[in-house]
Amino acid sequence: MNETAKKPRGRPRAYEPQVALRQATGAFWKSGYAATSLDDITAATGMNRPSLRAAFGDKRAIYLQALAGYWELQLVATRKALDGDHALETALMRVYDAALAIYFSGDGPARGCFVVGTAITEAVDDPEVRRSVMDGFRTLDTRFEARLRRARDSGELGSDTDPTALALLATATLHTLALRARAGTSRKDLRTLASKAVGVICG
Amino acid sequence: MNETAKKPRGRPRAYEPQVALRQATGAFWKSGYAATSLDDITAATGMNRPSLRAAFGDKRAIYLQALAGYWELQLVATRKALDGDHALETALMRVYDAALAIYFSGDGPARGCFVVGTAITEAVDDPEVRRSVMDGFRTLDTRFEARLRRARDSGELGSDTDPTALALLATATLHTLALRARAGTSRKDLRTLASKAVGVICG
DNA sequence: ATGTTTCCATACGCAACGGTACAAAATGAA
DNA sequence: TTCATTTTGTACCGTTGCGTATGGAAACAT
Repeated sequence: MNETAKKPRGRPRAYEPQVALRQATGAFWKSGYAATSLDDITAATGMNRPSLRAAFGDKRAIYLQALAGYWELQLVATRKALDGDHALETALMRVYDAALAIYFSGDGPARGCFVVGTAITEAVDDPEVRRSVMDGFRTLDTRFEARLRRARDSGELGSDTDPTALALLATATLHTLALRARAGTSRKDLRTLASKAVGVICG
Repeated sequence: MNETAKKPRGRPRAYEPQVALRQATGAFWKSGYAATSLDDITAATGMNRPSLRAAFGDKRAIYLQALAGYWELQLVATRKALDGDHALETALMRVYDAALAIYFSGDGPARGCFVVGTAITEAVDDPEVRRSVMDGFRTLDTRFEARLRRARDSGELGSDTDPTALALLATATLHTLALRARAGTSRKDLRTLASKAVGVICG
């Protein structure tokens, strides 16, 4: 493992940027973009305001980086869940279980999906946020569709099925999980919901 | 039509409360609860701040009334769409068309669903909002399930279908429409999405 | 040691926010 | 006309928010 050549000139920074960004993400995740103050973020990260600004920029810049990091997390989890040679039902449930693990992460009440809980609200006024959400959704659709098409080609699904249509329902299931988690539905209930949805999608 | 006995004592109010509440709803709808200031609401309604307070209470009270009014609108529209003796496919599409009419109402870019765009964010910190969202979601599930059960009993759906599972997908479709509308997907694309989903749900 | 560089930490300025006090205006009642 | 009642409209108060200026601290280089 390369120690990344530790030879900065001045005073060493007291906080790991990557860790701090994750903590800032947690602050936004709980109360949304607008209701989260920089004081909330300093409290969550332990960084003071000038350091925060130097490291990430202003509040919106911090949020955009948090959003990008969350998509990375979510999409990597989805990819991992879909990869491998699991049966279609298993693969889909792996996606939903991975999502639930994220939606119910952290202390306190479930925060659901970071995108659904924080970015969707801002999407109307902020074009960059809107684009990020749109791209992420599209990627999810594509991933699901690829997997479903593979299932159809391998005979796991009937040849009369429509991978595009089923992919939309697979994403829709993810969306409803995201919303309901934040609305207070229990993890157990959401898992049975996902399981029912998978049952229908897989025929 | 009863004119509701117009005999108030003092100076007449300059604005119709019901209209003002709808205008306030529009303000919250665009930018969310936290990012909407009372100045925004006074601008939207034409009312000044003290009148606003006298009529509806503080900012949170205004929002809660807006939320209740929106659920009323949404649930009435859903009921109307499902009522009558339309074929199942038609009935479901009527629901989604009604929803899209709401999601794409107003000027400017689509604001999606008011609940999804504004209440979901607040649901974690505000128990009353959370309860409102939960109740609304549950009502939607129940309505869909009742209609699907009716379809199964009447032979419109196969006797081996699960109305509960299909109802979850019907609600999930509504949820994905709500999210995607706010993320910028076109109304036309969303309608074909809904149509594909209906195709799968109805077998 | 001394200087240079980089980052931390306190404190400040200014604008925006939510809420309210107070006086003027508009009506019905007497 | 005069009084009582209700709403309007302006102006204000205390708080919070974001961003930044300024001085001190911790490292490396010479």
